Amino acid sequence: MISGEPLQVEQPLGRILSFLGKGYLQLLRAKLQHLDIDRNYYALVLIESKEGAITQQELALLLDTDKVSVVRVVDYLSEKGYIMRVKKADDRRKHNLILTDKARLALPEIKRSFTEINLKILKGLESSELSALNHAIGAIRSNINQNIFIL
Amino acid sequence: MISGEPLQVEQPLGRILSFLGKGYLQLLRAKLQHLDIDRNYYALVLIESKEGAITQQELALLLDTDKVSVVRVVDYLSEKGYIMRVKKADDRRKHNLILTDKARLALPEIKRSFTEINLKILKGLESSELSALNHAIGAIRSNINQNIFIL
DNA sequence: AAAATATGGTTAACATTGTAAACCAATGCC
DNA sequence: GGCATTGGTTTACAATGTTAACCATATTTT
Repeated sequence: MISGEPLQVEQPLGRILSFLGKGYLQLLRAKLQHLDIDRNYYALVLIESKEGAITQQELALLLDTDKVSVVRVVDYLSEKGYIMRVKKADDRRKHNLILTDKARLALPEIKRSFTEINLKILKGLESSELSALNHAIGAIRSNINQNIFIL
Repeated sequence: MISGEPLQVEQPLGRILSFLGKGYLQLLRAKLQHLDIDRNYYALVLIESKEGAITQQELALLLDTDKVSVVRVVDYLSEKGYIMRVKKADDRRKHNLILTDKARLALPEIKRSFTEINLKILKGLESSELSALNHAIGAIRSNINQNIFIL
């Protein structure tokens, strides 16, 4: 839950970020609650962006996760009728993930929701602040990656 | 895992934020891995900041969570010998959470780690960008809260 | 070509986390 | 005393991350 409590000064930055991320997801789910899926929206967008020419491994890479988690995502989305697994002819170990009509119908709204919520939660920020935020996010990303590599 | 993959353009902001939050936590755990706890550091800091005069409900409020989750946190930290539950004299339903010596010994390093990692992941950002980031975080927080209230 | 190895995907197991419901003990209210 | 409320606990279930073992298919080695 997102409460009204002011954040403490010494709050570790990681908590704040996760917290915001969670709030975002809540908004997204609320906006898309009439769909019969309540997660993995982004996976659909990624599949669409590759036009059915994506395997589960590739999806794992794009989602920054591993193949086991992707199995769950793909199971979920295909149970719900949004995608189908199709064995590839050239390598029958691989599965191409292809979108159903149901998914194609829902996707425009899903993508629109991303944009809308982005706008909504960034409301009131000036463009200079937006670009600073963008830059900060990139810097934090690269700092984290660097430090994690070091172990 | 934090990979080197560049983020997609249309990546929903929520994913990015959660992602950064996760990376932060990884760094924190790595830095504090010699402790025999690998989570709930922030709860300790909060308890310290209230000097043992905090009940589980109050802690739940500060952690933005519910009392069930707090039971788990408190169970964990007391199993590991960092805190103790003490029934309050004035209301024997309430438990005061008090820090053990072990916790007091570890806390300076924990707090130092928060600061160090904050610095580390914000490295390279100018002070104007930092304040923009701060402002942006506040704005996003309030935008999210507002929109979640609306439902 | 047979054997060994690697890869894509699946399954199973386990820990953590969030959430809801039912419950107990202590308190406050009438 | 009877009743409702509050602080905390327990149980249960779903979602998520992680690891290891496994199967089928491909690739490499000899």
